[in-house]
Amino acid sequence: MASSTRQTMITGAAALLARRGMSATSFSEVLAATGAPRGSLYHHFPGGKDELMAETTRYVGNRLLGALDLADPTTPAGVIGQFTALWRSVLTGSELEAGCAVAAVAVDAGPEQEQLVELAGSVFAEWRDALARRLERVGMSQERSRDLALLSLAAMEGALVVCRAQRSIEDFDRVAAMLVSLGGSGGGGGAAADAHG
Amino acid sequence: MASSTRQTMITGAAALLARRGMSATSFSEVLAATGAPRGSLYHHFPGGKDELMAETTRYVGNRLLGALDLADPTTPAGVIGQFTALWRSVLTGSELEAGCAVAAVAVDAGPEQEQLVELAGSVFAEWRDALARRLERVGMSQERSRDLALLSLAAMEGALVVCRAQRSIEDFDRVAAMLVSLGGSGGGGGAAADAHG
DNA sequence: GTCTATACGAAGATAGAC
DNA sequence: GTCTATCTTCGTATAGAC
Repeated sequence: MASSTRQTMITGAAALLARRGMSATSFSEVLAATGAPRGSLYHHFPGGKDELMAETTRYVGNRLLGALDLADPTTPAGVIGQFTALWRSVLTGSELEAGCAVAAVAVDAGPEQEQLVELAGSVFAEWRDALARRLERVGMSQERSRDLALLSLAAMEGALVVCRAQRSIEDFDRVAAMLVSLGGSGGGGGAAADAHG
Repeated sequence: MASSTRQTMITGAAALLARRGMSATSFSEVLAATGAPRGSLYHHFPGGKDELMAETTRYVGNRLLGALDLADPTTPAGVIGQFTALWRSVLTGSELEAGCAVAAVAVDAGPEQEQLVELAGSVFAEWRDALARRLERVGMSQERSRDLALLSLAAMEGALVVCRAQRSIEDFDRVAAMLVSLGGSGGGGGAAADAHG
């Protein structure tokens, strides 16, 4: 479990990032939110804030991949259903105040901080490819898997932004239903989502 | 055209917002980018930065609605093609460094600044409804129009974030093609996009 | 690994002159 | 409407002790 203080800062930063964006995720806020010790900040993150943001982006990226591995859907619709359910829980678990931490990094990072932008981009690519791989595994063609995975990622990221702003889950559910239905037709089966973690 | 200085600040803020997010869109940056006079800042925006952000959000919202009115697509696929082409030009016109200014507000605004969040949400709703209205006008059913408009908005917002981070237009084009194709099947005709402004 | 103290800069905001 | 201070707050970052 490595340094628990370090990990506390990272998970705290992830929560703040998803709720308030990158600039509001200051060291002070992270410390206040987590109770982590101030004195060890630059001991754990010699690279300063950019390093904390980078580690947090990586952590969030892997956390989603891990969550996907907790279930094993057997149909394309199930794969998409699990994916959308994961994001739905981010909204509902935060009173619709949180979104995607990686998107926050992508939106808030300027042309300087090129490394952060690139990192966010590679996390998005990982997510897209992981989804596509799972769709293929349950019988969808490679071509369609790539397409549906990409569309699902983009639509979810957008739906998070839109629904968070609207403080309503309605549009999110409609988008999710459409994506699931796209997985149901022409891929493998017509089953509904079989995972909701 | 009202106060030109005021408008200069708003359009400048819009550009910065789309490129670097809300917190990086400081007064200093807006002034530096536009050459607008510093002394008149709180004359034009007595409410401070939040007021500038709010005005900018409204402006960007109306600017897209106005751009949609510049063409008159005659098929669902044409409507979606025009919409995606508008967003594509945001990416290509900025070397893939700009995204959606309204999304930047939505992501960066904290639970305080509730008015800004609400405003961003209402702009998204306006865009969604404007798209749906146009789809209906060219013959798509009300139900399908609502769905496709919402999916297109969400997917475009997400694609902007993802592709900006990846510094590649490839995924954007694939998402746009899928959306257009969803408009082509079962709506009106099968025509390709007929607007690219 | 953790602490305190502090330097430094940037940003929002206000006051008062022109 | 515009200018020039100026105030205050906050955030990053460093130094050096424990």
